[in-house]
Amino acid sequence: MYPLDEAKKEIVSLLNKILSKLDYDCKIKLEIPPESLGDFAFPCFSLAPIAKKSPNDISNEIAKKIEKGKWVEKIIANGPYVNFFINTEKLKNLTIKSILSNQNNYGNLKNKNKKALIEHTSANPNGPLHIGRARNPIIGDTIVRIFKAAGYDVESQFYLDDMGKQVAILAWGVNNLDPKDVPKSKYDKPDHKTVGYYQLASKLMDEDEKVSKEIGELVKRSEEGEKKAIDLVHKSYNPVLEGIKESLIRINISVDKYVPESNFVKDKSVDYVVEKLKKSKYCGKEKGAYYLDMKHFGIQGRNTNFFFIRKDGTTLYATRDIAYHLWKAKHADLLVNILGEDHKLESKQVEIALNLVKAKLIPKVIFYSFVSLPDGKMSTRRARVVYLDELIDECVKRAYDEVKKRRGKELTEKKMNDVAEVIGIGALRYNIIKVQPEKDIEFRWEEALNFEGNASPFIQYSHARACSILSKKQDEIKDFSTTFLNHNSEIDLIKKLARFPIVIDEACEGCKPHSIANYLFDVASQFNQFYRDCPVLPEKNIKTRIGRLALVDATRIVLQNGLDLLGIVAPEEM
RNA sequence: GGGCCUGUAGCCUAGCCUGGAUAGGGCGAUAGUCUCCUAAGCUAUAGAUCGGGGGUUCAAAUCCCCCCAGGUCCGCCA
Repeated sequence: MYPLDEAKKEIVSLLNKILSKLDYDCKIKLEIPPESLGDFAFPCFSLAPIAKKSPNDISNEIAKKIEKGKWVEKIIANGPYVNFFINTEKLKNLTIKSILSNQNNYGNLKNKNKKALIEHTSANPNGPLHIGRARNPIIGDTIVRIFKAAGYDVESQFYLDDMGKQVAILAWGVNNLDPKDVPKSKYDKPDHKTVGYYQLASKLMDEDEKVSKEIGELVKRSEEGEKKAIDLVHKSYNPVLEGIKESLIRINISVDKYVPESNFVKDKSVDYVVEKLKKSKYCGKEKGAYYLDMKHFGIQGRNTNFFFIRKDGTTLYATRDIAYHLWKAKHADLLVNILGEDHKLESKQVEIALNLVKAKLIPKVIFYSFVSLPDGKMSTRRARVVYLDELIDECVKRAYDEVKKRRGKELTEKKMNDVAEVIGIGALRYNIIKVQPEKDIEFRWEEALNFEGNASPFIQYSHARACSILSKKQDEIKDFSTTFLNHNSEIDLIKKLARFPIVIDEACEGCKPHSIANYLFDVASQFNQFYRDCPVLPEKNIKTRIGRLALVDATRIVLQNGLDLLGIVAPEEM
């Protein structure tokens, strides 16, 4: 257990003891008071009706009668609050020791012995990722990292839609179009080189009934599980998928498993789903097609019928998705999906169906809103998009300009390029993850490329600063003492570092990746204040100097571990 | 027509689930700050009817209802 957890646990137990002695029965919820009023606070409002006294009297009573403990040093009633001050010496000492001894593992919670299966990205492999879709892998990968740190055994999966219309359009295009008619792409990557076929084929499909019919037939053949058709589609989208993977790797994302939708047709598990659903009392039939009437489950709208089988007997995307979820449930203790908000209804329908077929697990879903361009929605089909690759390149280019401006005389060209890559990618991931997923974002270049203030380079810079100090030190950090760290900037910084494990726990519990970003910004900010107030290397008193070096090292570790949770590299210099 | 999500200073955003102590930050603006460990930093000032209106409560940005604006969905598409 981490030091701050111990302290918190002690306070709760002391409060429990006194509350039961006074015969006040209530749940204990501790708050964090505004600065300098204490480390934890217990509000007494809810006790007022029980005790039949004013909250102020109650807090006074508790403060007077409560015992102190190993951690709790001072207890003061402040209006309706009981404020607890924990032993700062103990917290300073144990926190720094914990960080320095745990190193890369500091912050990680104890193993939960549970497997979490996290599905993210799952984009149609019909073209390169664009920045709207890019929110998905970045949120997903960050969630993967947070769950790992929180003690889960994690597997990430990309559900590969290899049966739908989108990939069929692509396959038709690749196999029927003359390459001369397809516009050249800006990027020499397989996904960019292939997307033109999709765009042109989409256009022809709208204009030419014959094309539309041929594509329709291809869809039907693969949905019936015809191997030749599935292989043809597979061969067409595979280069696109390779291109997508390449982009993902560049932003430090790799997915453990790619699961093709066709698996569930091939192994007949989707037939099992169909049989089960047909037996449901909510099942209806219309012109040979089957549906579930969702109005019994609180679904409202013009049409509440959820079709799971067409009149020609083939299954639909959502039907196969149910089979996929049943399969996932067999292999995990917890399911998490990252989906765009346009999938909300489908996801709800799948959830209801999963309950009807008595699935063991129902996924927890994180929905994110869309990234739009100032002049409207993105669309691969209409080629009105900003591709992820373009954004990456812009970010790296911009980062390079900044590095050159600041360090051009000191660093080699190679070094500057490496640093620029790390900073550019970091800025991109941070910018997307710092906002809670449900807010819609309008993409503007100026904002995406802003490297100041609450942005990744600020945090990376703080880390580099810490590394720079450590690289110049003459002393060993062994046998440090934290008793010399008494400046407010030092104490506040240590208290912030002590919170890291709690921040991870809360980010995992609430599926709130953005809270990690906000926390890191706080740590970096606090470190910069320490840097201003407390010179490390020039400090003459050797014990103070070594204590500060230990604090710098501890900060470096927290920043590095935290950035790693966001999939951002912590550079040693920049 | 209905469902779900969002609305916090000129711009972006945290806090909302689990109501509590002066609503935190950042950008931009203005004014300072490098003979001193990287100034991508630090300090100060200005800037908020928490979309609007009701309600519940000792207490509402937070919970409930209505309204307004934006997003998204309501396919035998995915």
